[in-house]
Amino acid sequence: MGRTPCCSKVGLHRGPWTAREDKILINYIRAHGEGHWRSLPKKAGLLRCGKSCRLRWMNYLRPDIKRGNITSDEEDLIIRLHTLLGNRWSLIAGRLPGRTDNEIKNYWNSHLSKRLNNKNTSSATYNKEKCSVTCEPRNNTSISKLNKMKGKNPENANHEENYTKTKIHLPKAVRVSSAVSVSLNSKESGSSGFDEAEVQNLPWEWSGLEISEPNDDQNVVYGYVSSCQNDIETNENMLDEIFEEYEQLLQTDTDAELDCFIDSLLV
DNA sequence: AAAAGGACCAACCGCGGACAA
DNA sequence: ATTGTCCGCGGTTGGTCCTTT
Repeated sequence: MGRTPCCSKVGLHRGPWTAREDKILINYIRAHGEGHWRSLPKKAGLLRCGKSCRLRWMNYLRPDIKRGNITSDEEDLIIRLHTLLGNRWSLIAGRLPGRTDNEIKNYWNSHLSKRLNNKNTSSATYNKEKCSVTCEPRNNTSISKLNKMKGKNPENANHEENYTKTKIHLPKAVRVSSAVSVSLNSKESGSSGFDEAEVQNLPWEWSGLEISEPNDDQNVVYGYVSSCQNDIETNENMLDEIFEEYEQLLQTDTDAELDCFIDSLLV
């Protein structure tokens, strides 16, 4: 049985989202909430596929998304969860507050997978002091159970336990063309520039702001996101808790506890 | 300074699960 | 039980930016 396309491709916009489209989507979801993606574009007046709207919201416009570089703690957690879960990006993202599955997947593909592959030909090893427990899954039963439950094969489970330390880069410019660019749009606000008060209310802490040249309906704001102000301490505590929980599980001898942990991820 | 190649990441695509009719 | 639809996921693509030569 073939599947019909999620929507007609005729007459729909594709490619990068403009600030205007972002604004429409944000306003609509604020008013009506998430969901009903198929009908959303028509109701909101967007010439976009429903899936595209969902993706844009989930990966970029959601207010709880954490911006900025992946921290070393988050990286450790990604590696450990990937060891446990394989390419179950949404599950991994569920354990990383404010991070999206797409972001984690991209980070893995562009940073971690290469590093882990290079490890085999490199003498550099993972910092054992930080990673005090083995990264290799003790127990294939749990992984098999997980993959069985998710209807997937376990071939993606990564058993690497060593990796080379990456060089540290300064925060790089992050393109923010969503709510930020909307609120900073001088054309629409009627002011000569952006409203700094609005910037201060954003969930991100800026170390620099730069607005690109106005371009019809796409003003793009570049800035350096040094940290996420909202719930930053809460998130760190959550990461610590997850670390502790995971390490305890790996140190126990009972498969049942690890199974429970996996079960909790599937909820 | 310019070209080439690499890295990054937002967005697209197709598939499968869940659910309703 | 079958069919159609919606939603979410993971793999992949392609444009942009960065680095190297």
